[in-house]
Amino acid sequence: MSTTDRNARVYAVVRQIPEGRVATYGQVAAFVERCGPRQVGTALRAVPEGAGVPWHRVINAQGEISRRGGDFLQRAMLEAEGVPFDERGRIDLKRYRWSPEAD
DNA sequence: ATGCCGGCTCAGC
DNA sequence: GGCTGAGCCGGCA
Repeated sequence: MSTTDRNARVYAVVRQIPEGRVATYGQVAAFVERCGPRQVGTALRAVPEGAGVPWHRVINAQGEISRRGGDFLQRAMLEAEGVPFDERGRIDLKRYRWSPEAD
């Protein structure tokens, strides 16, 4: 499988995340064969803008934003969608984590 | 081919 | 609940 294919799959999964919901790297990775959490990260790093991929809805298993810099943007976008952060800058995964089943 | 570095995660303390 | 260490799968020099 080429990297482009894998990326495409990752994007396809991420696109399923509805507004106001989030998913973890591991969760997304579980949907893509031969793909670990970090691969999701590297894939998202290369998301083409305007591709309609809500990359900002992907966060780490602790409900925090992993991105190195520019986490401001990600946080702002999530808050704009109605995903609140606590004092520690974390999201309540219990409530906002997206599950494919429930959708 | 090798080795090091990730937008991580999970098991143990 | 937080910190640590090891595992993980690919990307890139």
